[in-house]
Amino acid sequence: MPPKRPLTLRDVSEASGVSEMTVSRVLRGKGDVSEATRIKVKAAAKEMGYVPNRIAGALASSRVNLVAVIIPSLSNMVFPEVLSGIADRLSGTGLQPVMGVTDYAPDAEEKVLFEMLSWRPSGVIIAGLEHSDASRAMLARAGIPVVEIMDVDGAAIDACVGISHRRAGRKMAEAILEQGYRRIGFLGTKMPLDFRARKRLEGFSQTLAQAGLNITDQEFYSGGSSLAKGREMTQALMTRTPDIDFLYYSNDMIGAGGLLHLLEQGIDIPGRVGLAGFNGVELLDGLPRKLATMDACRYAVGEKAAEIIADRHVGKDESEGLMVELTPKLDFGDTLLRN
Amino acid sequence: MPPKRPLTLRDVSEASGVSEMTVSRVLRGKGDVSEATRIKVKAAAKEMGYVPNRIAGALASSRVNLVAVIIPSLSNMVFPEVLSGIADRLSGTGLQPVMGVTDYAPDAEEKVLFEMLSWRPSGVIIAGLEHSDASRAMLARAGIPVVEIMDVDGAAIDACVGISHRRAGRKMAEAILEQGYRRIGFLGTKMPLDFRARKRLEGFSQTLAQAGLNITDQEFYSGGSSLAKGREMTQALMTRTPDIDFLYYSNDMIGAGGLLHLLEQGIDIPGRVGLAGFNGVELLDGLPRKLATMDACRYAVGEKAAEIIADRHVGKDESEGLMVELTPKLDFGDTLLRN
DNA sequence: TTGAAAGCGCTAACAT
DNA sequence: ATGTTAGCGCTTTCAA
Repeated sequence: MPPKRPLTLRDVSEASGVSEMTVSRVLRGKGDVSEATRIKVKAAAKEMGYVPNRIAGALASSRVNLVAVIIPSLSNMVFPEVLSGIADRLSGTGLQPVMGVTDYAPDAEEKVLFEMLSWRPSGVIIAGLEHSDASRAMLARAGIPVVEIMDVDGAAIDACVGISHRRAGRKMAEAILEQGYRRIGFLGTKMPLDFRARKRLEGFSQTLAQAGLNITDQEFYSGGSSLAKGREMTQALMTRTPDIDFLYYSNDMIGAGGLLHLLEQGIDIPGRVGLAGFNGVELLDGLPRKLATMDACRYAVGEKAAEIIADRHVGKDESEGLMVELTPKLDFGDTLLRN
Repeated sequence: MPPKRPLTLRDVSEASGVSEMTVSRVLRGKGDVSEATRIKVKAAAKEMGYVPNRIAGALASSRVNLVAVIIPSLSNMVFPEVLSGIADRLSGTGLQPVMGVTDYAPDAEEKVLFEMLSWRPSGVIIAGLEHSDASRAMLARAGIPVVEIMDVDGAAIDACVGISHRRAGRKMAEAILEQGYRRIGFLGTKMPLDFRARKRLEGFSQTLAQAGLNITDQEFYSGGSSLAKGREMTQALMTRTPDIDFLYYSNDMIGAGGLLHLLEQGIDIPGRVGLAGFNGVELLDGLPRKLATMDACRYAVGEKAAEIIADRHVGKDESEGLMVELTPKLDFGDTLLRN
């Protein structure tokens, strides 16, 4: 038994009696090769179980079919959907997504980014517009397409696809005010680095302010968002400020928890208290009431971002500096419209 | 302005007046380098924004710090947690997880695996024990540690970490029978390729059979699991077979949907109908009743698998062929114990 | 249609 | 402590 060493092109070449170069051409499907040799080589490669060494290939050709995707979290329901959009759009282009997770920590982002760039990917898709100076510098210098996703409120390095969270917050506030709610509470997770949640809250508060209102009470929690958290927060807030008439949650999961809690208390929804969340998490359809929400166009964002990278990869560079703002749809569900 | 080309070691060497080799040593922190040169080189590299080319490094050293992680799905709540376990355990080892998703399709698995192996990773963590012959061959030939995770019921290629789903199914059946339930329904997603769900069902049925019982009725659905699906399936099954006294769901999400549906119908749980799911999804704590469930030790599985890879990477190879069976904990919640 | 030579950017191994 | 040389496994380029 030969030493356990990965097979090389040379091994295939020897086994098939065809030069390395021609073997390479066959396996990449490039260049003219006679049908006879093609078949011979393919058979040999398959038979031996040859797996090409992309490291060598990439070094020689300075072409890497990897797209770096950098997101803050997986536990959050939102990013897996973005990833699906990316993966679907990339499939068939020869590009492959490679994922890095930052946990909303800028220094982790910097490290992950450095790691990924060191593999010389063909493009970067990265969540958010807020990055450390070092990260921005790395991205700007990398000489590859960079698409910042999920947010358009700010300055992008290159291209950018997402929704305006400020606008989303405003839109929700308008809908709430229009329904006559006036004593409005906000419940969010305590994530100083979740800039998108913050921007939503900003837009929201701003619109209230224009109507001469403030957020009546608010509640913040740390850790991942779950139903139980939503319950606790809601209970705390309602106990402290019983005359609240609307609760705006920074995501659907805690909103759902709040909904369950209030229903248990026998509180009339949306008569006595209206509710809204954010994200359009389909998983949660099927609650006793459908929670009002606004979807962040997650799948579409992923698709569009991947498209920009794919286009540039084949030389269409009209997307340089492109900004794509998608429009989130407000879903009134059963918890917002009083009529 | 110089042409936009990534910087090389040579650029740093020239800028700092230190030989390429020494620059390389400094940046990798290997070998003896005087404090003075070290500082000089680091400053130059940082100043220029040098990002090393791992492709070249990996080719030269035949060392790649990547660990391929291959999972069937992200939308499923279970895998993100496995990934966390892997990422946490790997952090600090210099190894980096790279993820591939197969959507439960064996041919997609084969393709993803081939892609990943072509980057010559230091190890592979792959979900499940069932793979195509080609996939098994690739893994066996790769000459790197392979850890199959999430399941121990079957033959592993190398190491293996997970729970026995058959045993999990049996254990749940025993608990249900012990509570006196006799007319038992099963609700699952129609995933012929979700072998783990199938094994749970097998174990479950087997234990019922030993007690002289069969599954009274069952219902399958396709697509991702959501609350709404759980509701529909439950309604369908209860309408068809009203005298069911227990419902066993193949995952917590559809179980939660069923729970909500039954509560709305005013059905006494667990007096009239008992319920149980699978997975121990924490996210769902906070439902009106806590669903009985059995956790799949997701985080621990990820951690242990990563540990095996990390150990072997530094030469500890006592784990070759190791099988680690974790024991899932049965959580009775509020929907199983009649007392 | 096929082959030979050179080299991608880095690191191992050996000088010094 | 630092430098020199060779070469990792492929692809590019050019020649046949």
